[in-house]
Amino acid sequence: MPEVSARTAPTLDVPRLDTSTSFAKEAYAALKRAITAMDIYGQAQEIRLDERRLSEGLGVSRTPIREAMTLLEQEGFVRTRPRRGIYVVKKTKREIVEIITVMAALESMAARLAAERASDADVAELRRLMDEFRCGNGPGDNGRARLDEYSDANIAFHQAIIKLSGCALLADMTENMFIHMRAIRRITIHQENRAARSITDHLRIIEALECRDPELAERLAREHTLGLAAHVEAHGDFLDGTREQGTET
Amino acid sequence: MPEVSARTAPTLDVPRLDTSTSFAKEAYAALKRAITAMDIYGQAQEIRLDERRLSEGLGVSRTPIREAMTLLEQEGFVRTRPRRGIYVVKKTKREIVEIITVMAALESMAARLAAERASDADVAELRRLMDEFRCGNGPGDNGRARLDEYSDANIAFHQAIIKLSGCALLADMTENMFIHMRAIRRITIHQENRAARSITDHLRIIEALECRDPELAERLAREHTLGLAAHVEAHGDFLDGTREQGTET
DNA sequence: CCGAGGTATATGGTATACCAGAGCCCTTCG
DNA sequence: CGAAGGGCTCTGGTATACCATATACCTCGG
Repeated sequence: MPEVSARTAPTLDVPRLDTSTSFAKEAYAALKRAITAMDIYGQAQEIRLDERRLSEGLGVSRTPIREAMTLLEQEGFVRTRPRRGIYVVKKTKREIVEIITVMAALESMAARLAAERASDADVAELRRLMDEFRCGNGPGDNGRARLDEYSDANIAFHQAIIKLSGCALLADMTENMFIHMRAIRRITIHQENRAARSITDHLRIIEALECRDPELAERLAREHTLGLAAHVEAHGDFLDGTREQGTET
Repeated sequence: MPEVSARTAPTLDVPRLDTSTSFAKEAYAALKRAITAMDIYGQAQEIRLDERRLSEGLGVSRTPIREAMTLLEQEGFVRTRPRRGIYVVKKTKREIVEIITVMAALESMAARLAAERASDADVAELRRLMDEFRCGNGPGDNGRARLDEYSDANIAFHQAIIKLSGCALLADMTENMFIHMRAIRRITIHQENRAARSITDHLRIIEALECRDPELAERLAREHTLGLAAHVEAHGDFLDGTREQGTET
């Protein structure tokens, strides 16, 4: 009989425990998800959070909640008023315009780098995604759901360019910006011709990537996004609506 | 006798208390200052921090220290290993090159906005600062102190452009990047001709601002900073030196 | 009725005790 | 001698008690 290797001994089949996390990290992720899922721009009242209630809701003590809130405050999602509560932040029009302006800078650099570095397969995948959306699911057919879908696809396109840049820092820095830009979904509802123009812009950017022309890709990406900034500047006054007493959760 | 107004009654002349702060915020500021003042790139060993010692040193409990560390970790200044300690982060060459690349994007947008928006007085002040440094204190005369001075002036120039953009978000986002870029001071020691070229670039950027040419200002700023990225790519291998057991504070 | 003062409550900020686990050192066994 | 196991120490992670203060409400006096 050959020897029995210890390696073949029967063992319990258990997955590795996730030791990379902590309550604070998990609270951060959960709270961020919950906060950014709120339709804060669709209601006049400021939403108010409270550590003790969140603590009860999440089933952990206040300590990890506080750590999570420290981060979320730095990222601009909430602001803390001592002894009064924690409020979910609505970005003003000026702030959103600034975010888009900064996005224009970062995306244009991403497009430049993508034109230099992206693999042919990656660029082809981007082209495929674009064609798929353009042929089968035009925006403005009907209803709100369609435009939400368009908006998601739009963000996905921008995120894909960032990814193609191969620059991790660009991805890190833009992640929260994309989230903050949920504020302007309301604008796109009323501007269906913007979607058609947007698709045209996207296609031209893809062509610049395919041609491996960094300067052109960069310029097109910047102009595309600066156009959005100008649009919000012109139509985004609803963002600066009255701020009233908050709703408590 | 005219009535005595309550407004003129004698009162104690006391300054307002600063209620905008907290131990956590003060610890954050103090720790950030201390950490970024360390010459981490000049020594092989990783520096290790410890909450309890910092708590004793700053004279507050661990709680605000932990909150401060949460932020400093997110900003890339430290990393926490559970039950092992908190280590001051050295950026790798790749990370520094990415930071500079992103800086190129942001500064070029800032230069664009500055050319459109900055007042004549602001642009003249920038010109004055540049002339002052160029005429009286040329770099490379002698010693380390001179180049540090140059490096500070270089950063000040870049920061001034960001400020002239009038975009608060650009200033926020670049603040920590400037700090992280202390890593490359060592490179400039050996490259005195880079300083001369840098001054030439700065002057041309100023001229573009004076001419109110956003596209030119933007392009010059981008090329200037991308040139630095390329330089670090070529000469920054020391950044990826061996990482050894940390020194404990 | 109005204004001032006092009290109670609620909430973020902080201190401290306790927990979990990683690493190191020492002891024991083969 | 080398390997394994146990115990101890140290450190970040967490829970909880306490603190400080802002606000709301009530009472009293003018």
